[in-house]
Amino acid sequence: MQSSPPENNRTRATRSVTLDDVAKLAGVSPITVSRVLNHPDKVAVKTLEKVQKAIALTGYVPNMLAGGLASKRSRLIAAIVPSIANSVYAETIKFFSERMRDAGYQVLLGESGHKQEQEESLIATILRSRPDGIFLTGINHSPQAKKMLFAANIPVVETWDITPTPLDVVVGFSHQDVGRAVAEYFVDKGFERIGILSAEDHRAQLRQQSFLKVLERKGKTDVSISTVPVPTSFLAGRIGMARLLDEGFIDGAVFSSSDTLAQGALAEIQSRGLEIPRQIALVGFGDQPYAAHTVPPLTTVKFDRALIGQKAADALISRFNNEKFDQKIVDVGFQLIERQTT
Amino acid sequence: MQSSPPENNRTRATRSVTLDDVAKLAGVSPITVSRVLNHPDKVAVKTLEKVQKAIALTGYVPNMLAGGLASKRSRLIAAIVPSIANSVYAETIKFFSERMRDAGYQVLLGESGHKQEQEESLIATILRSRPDGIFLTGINHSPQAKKMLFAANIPVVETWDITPTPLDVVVGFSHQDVGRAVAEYFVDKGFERIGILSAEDHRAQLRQQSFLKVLERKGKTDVSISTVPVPTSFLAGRIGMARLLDEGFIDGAVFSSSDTLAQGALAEIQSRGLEIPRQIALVGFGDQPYAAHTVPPLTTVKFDRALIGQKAADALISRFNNEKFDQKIVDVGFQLIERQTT
DNA sequence: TTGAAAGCGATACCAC
DNA sequence: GTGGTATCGCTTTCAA
Repeated sequence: MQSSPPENNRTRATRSVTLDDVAKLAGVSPITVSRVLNHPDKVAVKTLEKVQKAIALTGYVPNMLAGGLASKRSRLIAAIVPSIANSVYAETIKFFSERMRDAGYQVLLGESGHKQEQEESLIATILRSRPDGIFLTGINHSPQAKKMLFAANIPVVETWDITPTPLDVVVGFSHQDVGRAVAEYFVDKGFERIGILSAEDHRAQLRQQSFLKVLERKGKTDVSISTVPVPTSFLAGRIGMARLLDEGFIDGAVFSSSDTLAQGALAEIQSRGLEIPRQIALVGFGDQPYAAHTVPPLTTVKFDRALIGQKAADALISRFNNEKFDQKIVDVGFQLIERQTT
Repeated sequence: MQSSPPENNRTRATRSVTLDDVAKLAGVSPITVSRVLNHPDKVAVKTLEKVQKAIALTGYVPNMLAGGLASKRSRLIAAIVPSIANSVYAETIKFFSERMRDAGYQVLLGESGHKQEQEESLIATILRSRPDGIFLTGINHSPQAKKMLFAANIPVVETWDITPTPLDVVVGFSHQDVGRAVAEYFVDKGFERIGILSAEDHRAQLRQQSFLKVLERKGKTDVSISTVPVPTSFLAGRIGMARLLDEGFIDGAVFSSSDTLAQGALAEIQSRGLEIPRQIALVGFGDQPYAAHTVPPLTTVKFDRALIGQKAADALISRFNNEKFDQKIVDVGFQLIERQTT
């Protein structure tokens, strides 16, 4: 940007060292240095060593902006989640970016705040960086967002839900099925009173709807519902559960929309001296066990959030490698796990 | 969901539209379009409108790679955290990136896994994207990492800790002070038995050391310590607390190294029918309240994680704007909050 | 196996 | 206020 002092003691070069500098020092052409970096197998071993020495000597750091501009491959991946502070999404991103990083890609993160319009403007912004692919949460996007994604002409992977008509690839599972499964489980177990502790989250609402529909069909219509705002927290779980309990819900089964909420609910129930699961049964949603050997067990809907991240990464990577990837719909499934009572 | 129909005539451009295309359509030079985008105030209103119409018409998306290469400002910010799945770091990043985004920057995220060597290689990789600034967690970095950061010649903000000798700017608070404060609080309260529930986290260890040092000075040497591995979880808190309880720690005060662990510990204590805080007192670390109105209160070390993210962003932004930013050390402090007993 | 030349898509600098 | 020209640092294509 500016080269003020005479410099040239080599240290503190104002202008950072470029591929040309390395080439000069190694006595080869720039393109050869580029090959050493990107296709080392296409370079003679002697040349390779010479160049690598020069790279080490100069402390050369490749400029991906220049590389990306020339090659039209930025090696950047965009990832958009509703909330980074939500551990469920955070962990998915963790596994996703680990795998992408191993494949040579860096992750550009964006937060949509569960809002479609915010997602849209985020997509507009993030596409300026010319990502090679994009990771989206959910399957609901604004028409304008879809248009931009289509125009960008890059692989898109939608996650956390499932649809027969993905934009490109989708990795997730059916939230309707989850709601149904839990409802049937409750009915099977013969619980009299049934409650819901749920976040104002789109997918949580999906589960809740199908949950209620099944119960209704079975003739159970008086379900106590306690809704808490996003982002969820341990405290929100306590408060939400307290609301149910205060309303006279002193025995029965509660379907919680997340592990975090269930953990808070657990604390609230215990603090009142109620027994789990004898008096209050709790079904969580996530893949965290909450109970150590010494405590009452809980039933939970388990899914593998690591798998979602990894499969999503795999889908993108295989496209970048031009491998035939014909599986456009990846259902990672879920399990209803009944923790055994000690 | 699907926009299969032919749509406009213009869609599906193989080559994406460039600044030149917009310029041609608007009948101006490319540089004028660039000005419309970056310095709209330096363009005549009539020209502005003409160009903006052309931009809308073409669906032009600026190429930041090209822009960054030419201007040497990538508008990318690198952020490295030990663990994205840890809600404490995730929330800091949330606030950090929100503010950076508002200022026109996008965040490139990396995870060091609490390992210095991993941080080093991450820095090496991420610097290839030529970020305009970098957000680091902690103040301990390998010599090689420091060298690279110095060579990159960009603003660096270290966070979550404090030091008189930051690489550039540091935003955080003293973990030694936290350990001391809690130890003194315990002594003041006259607790007989004292325990620690701590993660294998660098900063948690810092707090623990000074905590122990103070207690030792006061003559308290038999402190029960339960250490759990990272990443921490609700379950880890339960298990770690169970270990303490099983060892006969049935009354006294426990200093937990995080809110998450404390939440798990709380559940474990309650599940055994022990009373909080009468029998077991618990001090957490974080800024989450765990207790609703209906439950026993806890004492906690509170700090503002939002503030850390925001101040870090402010530090970087003010440097980009060449504002004089002489405060190299930003201590956001902490508070020991005693939740009142109902 | 290696290299020369021609961009990639934008911005900086300096005229007009 | 607006435009020409020269890069920015790298990769692509095609020769040698």
